[in-house]
Amino acid sequence: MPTIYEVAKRARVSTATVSRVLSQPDVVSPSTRQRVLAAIEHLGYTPNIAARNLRTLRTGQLLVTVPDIANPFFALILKGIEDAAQREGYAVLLGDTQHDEAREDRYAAMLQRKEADGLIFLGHRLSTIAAAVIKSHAPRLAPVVNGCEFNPRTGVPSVHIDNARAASEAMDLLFRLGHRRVGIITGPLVSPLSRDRLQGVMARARQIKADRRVLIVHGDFSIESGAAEGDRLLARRDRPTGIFCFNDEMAMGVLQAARRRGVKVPEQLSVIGFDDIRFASYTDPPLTTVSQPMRAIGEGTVRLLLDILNGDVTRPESVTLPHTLVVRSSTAPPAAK
Amino acid sequence: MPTIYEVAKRARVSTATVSRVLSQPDVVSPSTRQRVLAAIEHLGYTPNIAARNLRTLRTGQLLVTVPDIANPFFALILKGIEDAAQREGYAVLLGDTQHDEAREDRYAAMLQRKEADGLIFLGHRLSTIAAAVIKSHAPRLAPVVNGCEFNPRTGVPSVHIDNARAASEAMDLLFRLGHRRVGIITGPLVSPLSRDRLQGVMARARQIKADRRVLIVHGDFSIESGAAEGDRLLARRDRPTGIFCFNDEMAMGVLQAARRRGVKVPEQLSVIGFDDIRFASYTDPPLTTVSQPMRAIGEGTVRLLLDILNGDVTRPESVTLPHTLVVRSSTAPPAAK
DNA sequence: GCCAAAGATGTAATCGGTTGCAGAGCCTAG
DNA sequence: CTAGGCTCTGCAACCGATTACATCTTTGGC
Repeated sequence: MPTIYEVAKRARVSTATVSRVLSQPDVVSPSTRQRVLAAIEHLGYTPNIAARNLRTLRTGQLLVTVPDIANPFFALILKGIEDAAQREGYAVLLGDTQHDEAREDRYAAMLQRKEADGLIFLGHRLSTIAAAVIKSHAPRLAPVVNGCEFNPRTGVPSVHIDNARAASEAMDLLFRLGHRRVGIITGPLVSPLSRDRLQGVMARARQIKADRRVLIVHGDFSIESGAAEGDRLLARRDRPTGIFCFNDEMAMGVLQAARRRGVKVPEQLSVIGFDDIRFASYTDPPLTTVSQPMRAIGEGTVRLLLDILNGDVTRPESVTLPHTLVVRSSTAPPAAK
Repeated sequence: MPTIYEVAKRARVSTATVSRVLSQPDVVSPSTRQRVLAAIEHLGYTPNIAARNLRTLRTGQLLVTVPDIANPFFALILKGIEDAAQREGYAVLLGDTQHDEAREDRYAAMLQRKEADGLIFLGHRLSTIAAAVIKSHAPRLAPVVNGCEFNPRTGVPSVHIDNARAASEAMDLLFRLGHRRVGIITGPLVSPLSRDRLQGVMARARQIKADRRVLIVHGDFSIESGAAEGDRLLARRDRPTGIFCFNDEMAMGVLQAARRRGVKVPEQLSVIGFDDIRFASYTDPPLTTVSQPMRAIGEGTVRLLLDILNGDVTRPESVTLPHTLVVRSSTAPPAAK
């Protein structure tokens, strides 16, 4: 592969000039610039990234850690991230943390070692090492942003929706349809996202003094946990007439549990999910759910991160994107008594 | 961040020795080694990757391009890749090509520029630039491997299942159940994978002289195309009693089409998918499908790639992994006439 | 016509490792 | 006692860019 020296030689200039043609073309006279460009073209020269990285302390890479790529929700956010990053000239280093703290740390250490220019982490946990990186940057803002889970305490910039409001809108739909006994299947409460949603749920329930009739159980966002918790809710004597799940996969589990028990959806049971993953519109019946702008969230995290890298943002900033309640066929008024 | 010079100074040795302690500890005497390690420990030294890359021409990164990360099938393979890569000390550079040739090329160019040590590409298309890289390595083997799509013509090492046999087993199930009018929804025939499966289908059909009764239509692996093509098949006078789709998502589309037409699955229509994505067991009814070892395919591509990088493999090698036909509830004997 | 400022280019240090080669010290065999 | 070989370590070149600073050339104002 040709180096900058060969280009310089061929264009009869110094390497400095070649470098400038590439990074700040306007300071080089048009005629020299032409000569250099011709040489570059002729030799098929492309700068050696490792050399540039060494010198500039930049890598052109963004590190993205995801709890589980196989989760369609994260996959779509990741897609948004990849798309935006590539558009901005950055490459994406992917880390699937498998919800494992050691892995989160291992990846965060890459940021620490400057193997990437910034870190986008999805999921609620800020790894120890990432926290250390942030601390070491203080009072300047570290190039670390979060997707989906806004946690004011950590002071990490984040892109997300208004989870409390979205959840309260979902409850609103159930209440308006006439449901009073409503089951909630949350995610793990360690995540601020679940807590926000739960808070939205309870706030709305209190408004109509139905908060005592809300049955709360906890899942882990998996189809299986949705099926298990759904089944337990349906086994109760005071079986709820509506169940709101904090993600679509658990809602799919509930649909399965209902099917097994012969409970008809939506006639005997309304089900609402969250996220609006692609499969949500292909369940039987198609799922009513809160639609999150996954791609936009991904793109937003990239933009936010780049703004931080450029010094355009200096205080932890939190971006809230709009959600929508998508009403399909898994919700209906409760059966008459 | 401490450099190797500071470590050397503190341990009172040269940088060469420090470097050796890290890369070939056994050539350094135990006492010096101890001193150096202590210094490293004390300073919290970690080698600067960019500097190492520049000198060694290695990056410790594997480039992985995927047609669409949001596709659960690819997501799982990617997960296997990420897992294996991380275990072997490599980082994963992710490229979502969105089925777009320009993007495939853009990523392959990163390999060309040595920004990654190797390329794993999923999907059937070998980008122009990747082909150029392979050519430039000839007669030595280029560090490029494919997942899923084996194409003997390109001479690219690959990890995949026996698609023809898997498809013929799916057909076998339908035939044994008594189906004779069978619909096939293939993927795009540009992909060897689809062609192999189709060949397996036809081979098995010919065995019982039913090949004239096999209805072949072409989808694009999306749920929507499955729904559309499924609907067209179901609209025929000689409606098939079984439909075999070349992936699970199209099968989900067929299930939806059947539901809309009031065709009961499996009583009036048997449906078989392919891949066994996680959602396949949560459809209504749960889908009979060909299970591919996605994670193992991902891990296999990494192992194969690393073997090539280590020079352990010198000829294009193709690894075939085992599949299984998973029989769930979407298949049954055809209704009596 | 002269001088200062602006513009264009070159020089060379630098980023932080890796590694071929050579030298020093010690052991062993003849 | 010495030569040859082995083990351990250091020297210094090198990977390929970027960039502060110096130098040289124009340009323009008066």
